[in-house]
Amino acid sequence: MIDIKLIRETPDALKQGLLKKGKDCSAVIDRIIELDVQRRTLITESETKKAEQNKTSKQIPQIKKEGGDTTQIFEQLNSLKEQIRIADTKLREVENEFNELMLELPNPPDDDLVAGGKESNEPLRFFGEPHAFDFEPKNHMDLCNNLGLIDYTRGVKLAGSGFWIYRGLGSRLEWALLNYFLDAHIADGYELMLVPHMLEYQCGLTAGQFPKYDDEVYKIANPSDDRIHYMLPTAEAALASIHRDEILTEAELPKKYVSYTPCFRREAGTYGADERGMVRGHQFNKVEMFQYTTPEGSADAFDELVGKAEALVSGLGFHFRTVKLAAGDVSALMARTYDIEIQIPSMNGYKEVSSVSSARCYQARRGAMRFKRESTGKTEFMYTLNGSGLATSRIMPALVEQNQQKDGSVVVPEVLRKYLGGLEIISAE
RNA sequence: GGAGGGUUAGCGAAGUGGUCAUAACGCGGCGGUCUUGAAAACCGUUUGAGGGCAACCUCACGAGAGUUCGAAUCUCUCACCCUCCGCCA
Repeated sequence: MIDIKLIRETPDALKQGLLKKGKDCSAVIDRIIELDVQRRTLITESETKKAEQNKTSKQIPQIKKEGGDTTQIFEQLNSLKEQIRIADTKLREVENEFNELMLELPNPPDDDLVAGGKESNEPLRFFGEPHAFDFEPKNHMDLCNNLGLIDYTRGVKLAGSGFWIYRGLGSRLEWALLNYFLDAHIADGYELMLVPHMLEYQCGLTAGQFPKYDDEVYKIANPSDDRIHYMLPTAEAALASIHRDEILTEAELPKKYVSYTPCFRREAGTYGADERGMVRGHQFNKVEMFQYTTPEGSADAFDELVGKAEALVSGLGFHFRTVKLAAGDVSALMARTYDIEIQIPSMNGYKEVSSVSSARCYQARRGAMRFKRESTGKTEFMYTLNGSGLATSRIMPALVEQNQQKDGSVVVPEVLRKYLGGLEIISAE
């Protein structure tokens, strides 16, 4: 949610910013400004009448005590009551539309982002060298099948297309990755949070999936219960609500959280043969980093999160690049995003393994997450940032493909061996 | 699933239709007096949201709806917490 003051005072700059994301919100912004004027007029009208009502009402006990006549005063109050009812009804209508539009207005991009979509993304830096093979490499599906790491066929039997089963050593390799990630974050002072995997609507509203971008999530409705839960599409949805409706002290910031959860996504539509296997499934494992900061602390936090994600990928020995997303490729909820991308030899180009974003105060406003600034004693909105650190579903394919040898075996990255009893090579029995 | 009890400021708690919600009272926090310093004592202070240039006004007693000129207080629905019973990994 964007500060209404910003919309009121600099609507044109805001429109330009959103245009960089490829979103023309002029009509919505103009309507919001119109509703804001109506809203404030109605509030003043209603509150003036309420003040009069309160004041008049207070005279009643006194008049009764003195045995006076209250007929006239009741008439006056009845008329006031009706006027207030009419004003409040109108106000509610205006506010409903106002709030709806406010919630769907995207987060404007940071000033330094270039306009345009994916094609305008700017690689900032590269690490290591692309992997070269002196034999014909296999793709990760074949490798994982042959080595007995993943059972795609039975995964589909259990839950349909887009699901798989990690089995045996595959499960242990997956668990090793997650442990490697979590150990690094814990060493960096992040608090490990194991959160519910089903969330209530308000979490999605705060994080930003709802009301507009809800076609990606699985919803769970029960016949005996009006409430709908949804399967979290990322731990961010949970972490972004931890301090909802809270006012923290300035000294408590930054709050640094890390969480492991499966992530559930509908991924409606098809993505072609390029993204087979576990690259785009309905359920995948992800370790998510999340920070609550002061406004002035958010830039450093962003760099920290990017650095942490980079360290994890390079720790595994992968060549990768860090890409600054153009405004149009940043999600509607975020102000800036850097992606870390690796190569999966069987696929074209680079694939995202981590996405680090700053929401500025967009999520904090949606969820009323504030802190009290010591110097002024005033409450301000916190800034929120998140980043994957990391998702395994892109790392695992890259790992087996890049580390495969001519005989179909796979070398285990050094950093994972301690989680696998020292195992160095995974080979078919 | 059943039966009771509860939800009021940072915490505990009073208030059962108006003249105490700018929330009694107690604890805690902060500031001060006193003191070499501290403790004790005493004095003061201590929620958030919204509207207004301002004076100031409005709202919030778990949430929502209703009754009423007026609701913390009466009615209804829901959420959450506690106790007991049942079921259960």
